[in-house]
Amino acid sequence: MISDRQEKEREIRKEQILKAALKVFKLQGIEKSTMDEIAKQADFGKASLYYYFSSKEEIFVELLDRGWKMIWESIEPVIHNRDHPKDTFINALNIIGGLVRNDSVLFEFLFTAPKTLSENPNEKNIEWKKYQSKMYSVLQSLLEEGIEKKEFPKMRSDILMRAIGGLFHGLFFLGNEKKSMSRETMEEFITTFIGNYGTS
Amino acid sequence: MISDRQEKEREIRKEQILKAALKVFKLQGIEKSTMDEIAKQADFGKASLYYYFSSKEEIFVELLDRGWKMIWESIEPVIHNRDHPKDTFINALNIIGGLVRNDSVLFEFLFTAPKTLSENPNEKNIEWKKYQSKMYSVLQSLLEEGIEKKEFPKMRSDILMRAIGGLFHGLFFLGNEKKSMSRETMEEFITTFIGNYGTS
DNA sequence: CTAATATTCGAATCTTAATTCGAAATATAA
DNA sequence: TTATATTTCGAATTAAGATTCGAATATTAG
Repeated sequence: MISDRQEKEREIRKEQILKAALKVFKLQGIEKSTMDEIAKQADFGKASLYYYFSSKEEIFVELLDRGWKMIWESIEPVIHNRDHPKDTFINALNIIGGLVRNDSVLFEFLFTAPKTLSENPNEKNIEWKKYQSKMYSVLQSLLEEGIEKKEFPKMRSDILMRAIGGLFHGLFFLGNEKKSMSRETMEEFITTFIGNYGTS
Repeated sequence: MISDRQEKEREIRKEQILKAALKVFKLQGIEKSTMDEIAKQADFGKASLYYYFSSKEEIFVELLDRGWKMIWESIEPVIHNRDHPKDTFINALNIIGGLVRNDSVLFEFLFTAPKTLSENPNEKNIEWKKYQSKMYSVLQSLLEEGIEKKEFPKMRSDILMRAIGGLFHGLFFLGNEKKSMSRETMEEFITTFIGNYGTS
């Protein structure tokens, strides 16, 4: 039987490994992240990683699960205000921006890894996808309502969604110098893009 | 000695291999593209690929070299008009958009692979980078001149560049349905983004 | 037609990295 | 303190895939 404290310590060690995996991801990119390197960064023997995770993939899937859950839970409280879709939309983006600023490596991973990983569509690959798709559909519905209310330019909402997604990604992750993107700058770009149609 | 025709046939076979590599890239992503699979797609024995290319990396670098060269040579003729930076800028984007529309797999590769490949900065990795950086600096200088002339919103040109880069990428490559992005739609989004400051 | 040259490819070999094994070390509980 | 359960890890093992070898086969030049 496993005591409460033991459980907690085990969790801490898992986090230690996840953190190391992320560090290696930052250094090498996901495909070149080896268990050897992760073990070294985590200060564990390579075999010990398998005591906590059943495979390398499971490590990265766990990062995705936790990360996308965090994103979802962060925006969930604010998305219910549907009176001013544009404000709500920008609020949500700002929240995500705050998270990114706080741990840009994690979020670059969260936004990048899916393309790489989901080529193997296992059953497990599903948890994080739920959060991801909930987020996208909420954001898109906000766009749609905003277009309806003339707070956004009249454009196809799916394409608008892609465009803003790309823009966001560009602001935070393109370029070499990773000087953190301030809330002000981000808002400036977003509102410049979508114009000043409604109140704001 | 190698005759002219032989040289030409050899080039054709190289292209056949490059084309196959791209097909595999589309199916599997660059990291999971194996020489076995490329050989199969190209209708060659695996060992034969090494008669034409010295390594797997060389195949992909060759794609990058040829691709970025093509991009550069396509925009080079139009970028010299500096009277109307905004028009020139949009012209250039439209040209690139046309290329993408014409072979979206190639261009997804060109815009995606650099991040994956340039972790190994070999000497050879350089050719395509020259064209890539020439392109970026031309575009950025157009932005700067445009800002100067109030044709673009007054924003930091490097960040503006990232934002537009992200936007472009989002329009063409994000999302599942790869219905081709029309010139009209693209222009609409770009100009909505950068506003209607000057003439256009 | 014949020798030289160019091309092809099946079958090794080599390398890297994931995963497993089995035995120690450590902690927990009685 | 001893038996049991948990944790750790060095040393195999396995697997996938890149690269090389060496022997055909095909083409070209004389």
